[in-house]
Amino acid sequence: MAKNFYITTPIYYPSGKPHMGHAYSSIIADIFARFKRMEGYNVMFLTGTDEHGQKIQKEAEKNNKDPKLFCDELSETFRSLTKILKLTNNDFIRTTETRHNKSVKEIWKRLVKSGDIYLDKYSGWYSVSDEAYYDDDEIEEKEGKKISKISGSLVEWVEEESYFFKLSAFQKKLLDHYNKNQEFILPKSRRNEVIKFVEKGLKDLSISRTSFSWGITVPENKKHVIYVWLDALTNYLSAINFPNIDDEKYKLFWPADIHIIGKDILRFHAIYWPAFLLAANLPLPKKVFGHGWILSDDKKMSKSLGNILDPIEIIRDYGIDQLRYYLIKEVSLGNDGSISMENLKNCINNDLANNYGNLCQRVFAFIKKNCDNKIPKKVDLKESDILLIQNLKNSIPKLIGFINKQNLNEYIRIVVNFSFEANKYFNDSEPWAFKNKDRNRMNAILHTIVEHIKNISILLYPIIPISTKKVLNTIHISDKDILIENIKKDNFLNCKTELKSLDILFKKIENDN
RNA sequence: GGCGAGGUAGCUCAGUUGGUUAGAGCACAGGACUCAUAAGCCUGGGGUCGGCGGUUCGAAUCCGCCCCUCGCUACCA
Repeated sequence: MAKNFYITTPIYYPSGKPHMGHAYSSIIADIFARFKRMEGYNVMFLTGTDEHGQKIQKEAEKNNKDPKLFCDELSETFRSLTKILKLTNNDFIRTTETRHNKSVKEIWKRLVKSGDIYLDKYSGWYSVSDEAYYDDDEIEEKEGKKISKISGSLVEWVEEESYFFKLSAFQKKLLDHYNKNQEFILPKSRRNEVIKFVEKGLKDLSISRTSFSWGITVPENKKHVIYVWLDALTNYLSAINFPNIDDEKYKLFWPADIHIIGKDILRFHAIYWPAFLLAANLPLPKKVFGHGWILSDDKKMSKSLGNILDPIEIIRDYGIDQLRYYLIKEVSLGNDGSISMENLKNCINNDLANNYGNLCQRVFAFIKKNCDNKIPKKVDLKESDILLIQNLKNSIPKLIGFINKQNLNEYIRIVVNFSFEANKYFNDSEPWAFKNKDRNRMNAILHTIVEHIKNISILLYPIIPISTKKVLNTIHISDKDILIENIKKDNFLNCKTELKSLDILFKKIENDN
């Protein structure tokens, strides 16, 4: 069986600066990517920016800039976000790159060849100020003028020549696919939404625009640019060297194992994307996971409420591992979750500082004082010592299962529980009581607890990579040895070399109200 | 309006095919200890499981009605 794994984030539309939603999608994907590598998979983890479309073109014009140069700047802020979030993406794709342009044009040609594209007219009530089309029943007449019921703005009847994709022809094929692949759309509630939506029937999709030019042009008609979503979604293929399907990367990684997305773009990934691929006669990705939104104190973040939480500020104030941990521990993946300073503080202090951080500190300090700063050799383990280690080892298949089902909450709950247990074990075993009367017993306890810390740290590594690396480096485990495999190995600890010093891992957050 | 999900301790949630005193974490209160970031450990209080009615020896769990909350309801991305 090939041990390859392809995971993606959405490519982000850089019309504004990066926000918590971008950070959240990226962090989730990074955790899976890191875990899979730790499991021994050859992982391709992709992120990037989606740069075409009317909005960007207008923004660029407003700023008096060439759209490409404008995008270069915007894209860079997203590229720097990957560094701030400590993402381990293997590539960063931009839809303005040549490799992507080639790939989109090939997809277009395939859709033309399969007969799923036709030229027609798109017409409807259009509001210039809203940049949106409205249906007949969304329009009312007031003082002889047609306006939108929703926004109240003026609408005019417009007709625009457009290429259409025969989405309506894919209803049955899509439903069949959802049915045969129960896990194609997750979580289940999202899957139901999509199925209900598709069951109601699908309209053909307008997939070209003539009202602006910032995009990839339709190969056979220079007046048209390709609809941004057909353009954007194709990035997942461009990055692995499509259209060269004999390319090594393409062969290893397509179909993608999972697209991580926010619930707001579910339809594009769960309906349009598979339909495009079916039409292009390409295999479909295995899974689309739509996560929820991060709210601020239970409210949607907005400028008017003044409750916007900037991930970059939070990271600056509290740290990247702290944010990563919080988002995974406190937010139920798939549901909306809220971030509050109170919960963030509790989470950092309890789980990270007092629990895992202090555990490492108390153990390493004890070893420094009483064991010449070296991990004692494994000798004369008692039942309770063996049990502690064995319980964790036994849980590994279950933990891998949780990751494969995107159940990060259950995963982290179990791993953190090992850390609670470790503190209890250390308390109950009282190594300090054996300092003068039974060195052997003391050494057995210390060896066991360090072994346990090693294992917990490996399991926590995908979530809090920076801190766990520090801990593992303290006990001379190098980055390349951070593997699930090394939890199973006995006698993996280096008992000959003095431990490196470890600074406080997580500073506690003081009350400042 | 239509379709869907859900209402369990102050907060976030677990509760398998109905079966003994309804669970966890956080928050709160008390206790013994000291290796450690005044950390960790132990103990405890607190719930008419949205409301009413029904099926049953027995319902948070099944059925009916009602109340409330949230999501989706097609071309900005």
